[in-house]
Amino acid sequence: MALNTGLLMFVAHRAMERRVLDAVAAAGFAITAAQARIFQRIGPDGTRLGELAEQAQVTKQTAGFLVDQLERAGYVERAPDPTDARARLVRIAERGRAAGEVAAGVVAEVEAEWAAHLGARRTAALRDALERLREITDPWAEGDQ
Amino acid sequence: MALNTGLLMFVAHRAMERRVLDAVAAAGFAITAAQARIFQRIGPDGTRLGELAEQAQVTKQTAGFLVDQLERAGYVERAPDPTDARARLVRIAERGRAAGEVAAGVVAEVEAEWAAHLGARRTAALRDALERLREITDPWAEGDQ
DNA sequence: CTATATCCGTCAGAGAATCTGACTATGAAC
DNA sequence: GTTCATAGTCAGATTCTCTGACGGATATAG
Repeated sequence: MALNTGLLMFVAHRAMERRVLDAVAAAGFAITAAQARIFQRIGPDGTRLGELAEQAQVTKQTAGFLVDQLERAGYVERAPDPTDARARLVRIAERGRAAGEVAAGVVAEVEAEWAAHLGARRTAALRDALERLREITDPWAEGDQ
Repeated sequence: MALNTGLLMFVAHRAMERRVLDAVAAAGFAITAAQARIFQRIGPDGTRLGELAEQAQVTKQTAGFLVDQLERAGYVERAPDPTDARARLVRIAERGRAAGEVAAGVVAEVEAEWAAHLGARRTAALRDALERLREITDPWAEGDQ
């Protein structure tokens, strides 16, 4: 029973996630996988809670719960949305930025390892296919830039 | 901030998972995502709890907890491992087989949709890259056949 | 301008999933 | 036949996630 394509992606995704989380934790930033899944979707100018929920594929309540934790830990802050008084923007705070930089470094490192194993051509093909796949699998595939 | 490769995989994986779970539920098989992640790793001749845990990337305790539920729901059964009295094999039971067939059908359907969107060449390249990636991301990438 | 519908986020409560640590029993290595 | 490793379980706590109900803000229709 060869693994289906979705499962193959799960395996690689988990490997990346674990590497990043371990490194971030080692750098002194305690953060859980669930928190990270929300955190990494926050845009440079802040993102609404509902959008974070949608992208991370959890309910607004769950997203709110996780943002509460991230806020208490100093990784993010909430600010009113100037364009809509109902909404609030979740923004990355100073400590969050520091953690994000560590994470980005590890992501680059892991991607480099993957590229080394696959070779340039296959790596490019993988990214190309994944990005195109996103067009039909990510209801939110637009300008989150 | 273009999405990193791991995140792109997460998105597609989630899309597949949701499709399959919804269809399986519609067919009358109530099963959660966590249960499914364990279930789909069970080999044709049964698999040890520890191996399931390792592949699904959870602790033995968590795997045991989920297998308990699957067993109570009639999807799997536990049998002693003839080769080691300490171990027990988790095997797919009749009801599990039925659910698995429904799932396999949806997986095929989703993969076909993906192939239609990507085209044959890119689809093959995706699978090829993912399978090679598994060599370095799946500590268990061997003969689970 | 008001009524109605809709959207944003939160509160409350429950259930599911996950972990760490400690334990039993079996197997393997000298 | 001790000693160390392995397979699984028990107990307890924490984290994650959901459904349902709600209050406040916006949009739309008249």
